[in-house]
Amino acid sequence: MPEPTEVPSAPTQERTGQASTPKGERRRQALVEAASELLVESGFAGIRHRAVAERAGLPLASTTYYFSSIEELVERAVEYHGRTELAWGRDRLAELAESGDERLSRDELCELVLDMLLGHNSRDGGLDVVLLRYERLVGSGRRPYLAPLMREMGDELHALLVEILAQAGAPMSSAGMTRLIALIDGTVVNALIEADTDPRGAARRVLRAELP
Amino acid sequence: MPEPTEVPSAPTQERTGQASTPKGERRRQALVEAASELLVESGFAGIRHRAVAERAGLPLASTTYYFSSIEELVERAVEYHGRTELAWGRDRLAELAESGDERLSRDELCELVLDMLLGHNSRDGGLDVVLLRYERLVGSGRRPYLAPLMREMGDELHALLVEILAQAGAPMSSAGMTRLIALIDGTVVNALIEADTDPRGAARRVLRAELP
DNA sequence: CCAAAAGTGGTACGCTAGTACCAGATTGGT
DNA sequence: ACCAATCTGGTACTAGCGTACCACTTTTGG
Repeated sequence: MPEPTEVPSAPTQERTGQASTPKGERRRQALVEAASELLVESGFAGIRHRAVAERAGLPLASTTYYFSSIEELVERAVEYHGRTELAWGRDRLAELAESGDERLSRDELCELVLDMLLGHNSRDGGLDVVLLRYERLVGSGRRPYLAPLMREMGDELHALLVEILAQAGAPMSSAGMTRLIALIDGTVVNALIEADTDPRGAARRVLRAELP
Repeated sequence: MPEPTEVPSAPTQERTGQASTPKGERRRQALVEAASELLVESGFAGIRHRAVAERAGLPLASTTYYFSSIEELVERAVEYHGRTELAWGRDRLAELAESGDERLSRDELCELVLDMLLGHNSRDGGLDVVLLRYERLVGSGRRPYLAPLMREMGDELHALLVEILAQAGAPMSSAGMTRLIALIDGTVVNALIEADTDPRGAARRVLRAELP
């Protein structure tokens, strides 16, 4: 504790909730997006003050100005990325509902489910994308402050998948979905451990055997 | 490259394979065991030169003397820990075979399988032990040099589980075991993400539903 | 219009990491 | 017994981290 009395006007402590100025808000958002990119590219370890600031084209101090700690920045990045992915999934569902009678083929449905669980950029991105995704999942266990967020987004993903399967004419119970998600996740984790170069392929085989 | 010519007698480069003296070998082993403990307690991040040296009661420089890099130390620690666990599992199998006719109850069998997959210190240790175990699994994906080792030990674990189930009178095919392992792993990972306080309990429910 | 609040950015501090260095002690083969 | 190989351990170097500091400029509300 340096000087417990001072702190004249510095908002460094509590009030880092949000910015108060349009430009400030834009900067704050730029930092969140930069952090989110780094999260996808290099995992939690990639979110560092200097890296985020550089990526956003802002000075180092802006990161401590808008976020009281690195944890807060991480949390915002995870939330931003998760909600972006969920929005992508909802778009796919909407497309599905819109196109009406023409059903998805079984293969197309499989790929869609894999997109939702492994990340839709895993179609060509290959290993790294999936690895980082699961690092992120397990890493959340070390960051209890992320738990409510992860739970909420996990539930949304679950519900979205149930809806998609129903829409595609292959309905599945909630319990069945929990089980399917666990099976796919476990398959991917085991593929990653063994340095399998195609975890999505492994997941695909399991998924195909599981869908009716 | 500092001085490409010198290096009079320093074995710092290649020859860190093993020590040549009994005392040296003992020290080297002490370092591996210390690193292994740290791995279990704090994950890969816990294996650091200073921490390992302190745990082993040896000077800092001993870690760089016996291991050419931190990676080599990590690899030895993972191997030591993995083989210790496999040995524990084989002991259980031997006990099972020895006790002959008196079969394991279904519940006992379940717990044994959970011991093998989540670590037998997860019976009471609770969250951390399991979390660290799965951090370690996913973390191996980032360390390609561990891949052969992880694959080998994974295969041994797989085979051991098949043997145990056969011995316990609930035989399972190899493919079935692959699937069961994935299912349990996925269940645990999802429990960890949601900050479930009892991942072993979640795994137990799934396992019970899966065993005949 | 003008104080006060908000935002800006260059810089520095304290810490910990991996690793290098090297003079001295110990040890093993001949 | 001796000399070279091996081992020992204190110390120091560089790099990167999170964070603090503070003079300055811009924006905002009354």
